[in-house]
Amino acid sequence: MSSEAAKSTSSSSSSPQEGAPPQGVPHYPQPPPYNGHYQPPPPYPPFYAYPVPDPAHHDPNAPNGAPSQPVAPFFMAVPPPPPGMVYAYPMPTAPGYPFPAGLPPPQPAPKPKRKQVKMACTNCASACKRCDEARPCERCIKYGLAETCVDGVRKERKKGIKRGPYKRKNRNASGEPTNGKFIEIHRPPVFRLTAEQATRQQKASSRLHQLRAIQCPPESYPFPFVYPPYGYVPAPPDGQQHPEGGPNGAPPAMPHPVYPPYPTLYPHPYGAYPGAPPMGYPPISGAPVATSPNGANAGKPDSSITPPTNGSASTTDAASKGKKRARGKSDEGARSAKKSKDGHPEGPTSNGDSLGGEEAAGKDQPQPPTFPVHSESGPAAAAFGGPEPRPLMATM
DNA sequence: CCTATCGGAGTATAAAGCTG
DNA sequence: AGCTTTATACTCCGATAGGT
Repeated sequence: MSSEAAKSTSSSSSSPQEGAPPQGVPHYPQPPPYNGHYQPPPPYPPFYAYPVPDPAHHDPNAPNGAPSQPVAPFFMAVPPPPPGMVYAYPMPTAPGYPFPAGLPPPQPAPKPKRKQVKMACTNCASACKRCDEARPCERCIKYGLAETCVDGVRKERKKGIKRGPYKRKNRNASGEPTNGKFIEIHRPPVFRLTAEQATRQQKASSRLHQLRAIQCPPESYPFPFVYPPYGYVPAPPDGQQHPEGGPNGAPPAMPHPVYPPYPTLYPHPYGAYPGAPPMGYPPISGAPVATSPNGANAGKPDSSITPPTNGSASTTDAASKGKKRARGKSDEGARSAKKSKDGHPEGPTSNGDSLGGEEAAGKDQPQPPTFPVHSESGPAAAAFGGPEPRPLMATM
């Protein structure tokens, strides 16, 4: 029945319309165009972690994780990495850009987690359909089964099942589980601006901030990431330095049209435009000399660095779609017998899946390149005495 | 096109194991 | 004791057969 199907579909795939970047999905910032001379950078390289000026300013109870302070800098909620760790978030490519060699492409935004009722009614359970907490449930009402809409009886869990020794997951100092690699994955909250904040930002012409405020990588993104420090962008090619910012915070000319493929991070004068660096950050003064590999990254198209719109379905989806169903005959007996997973030949799937996923992520990825970086990683990091950043190495 | 059916992925959570 | 890990029990997505 279509209405039912539609309902369940909408409940599960609450994804936004095509085209417009959905909320909470990455929307990558670019420096504003300048006099027609500025070429947008290529996909961002992995970024260094940087110190967190004031994590206390993040109010976890604020709606959508919005900062409780007015226009608190977006990065305030990013936790500092453990010593020796590096956050990195290789950005997705713009159309026409190859993703940096060796790095897997970004994953599509994940589906929202499915929410289950505690107990489905007998009718819904037997139909394998979504139920709700009400009795009679919506579906039973719709199908005229209200009288028979009752909770089923939950089987008691088996006791006394012995298990092998547990495999402890690695944990870092903060107690958060790691994935067994030496790069941590942290996902800062998605900030959405309040109207007031947005207005304030618009007035300040802080486009960069606006964009950053909603950027966030997909949940399933295979890389750890961190937002770049305020004002940091990929470095220009060899021998080309960003000039100091223009007078009164005006953006400087950008002399080079092409960026290297794996540029260093570089304090960019745009970062200080039009206002001062955010709370806690020292002023950005001048640009260190960038080192970079050859500037082979032909300046690719345009400014449209878009969120990852990897159209392909998730692997699990694909797998599930691919499965061929052997239709059973409609038969009540068969129905009740179908779900006995006791005696499942290969053991529970859920467990195997999760372990396999972690393992696979570690072993089967191509080796990403290393990224040239500034040893200081910029004035901001130095000023905060943050952990010495390290280049993203091939251990993902 | 609509509905019923149902395999199996995904989720919730109880129980076992571990650790301070 | 409290936390973590594992595995069971269950929900319900989504593909598809069959009916109208």
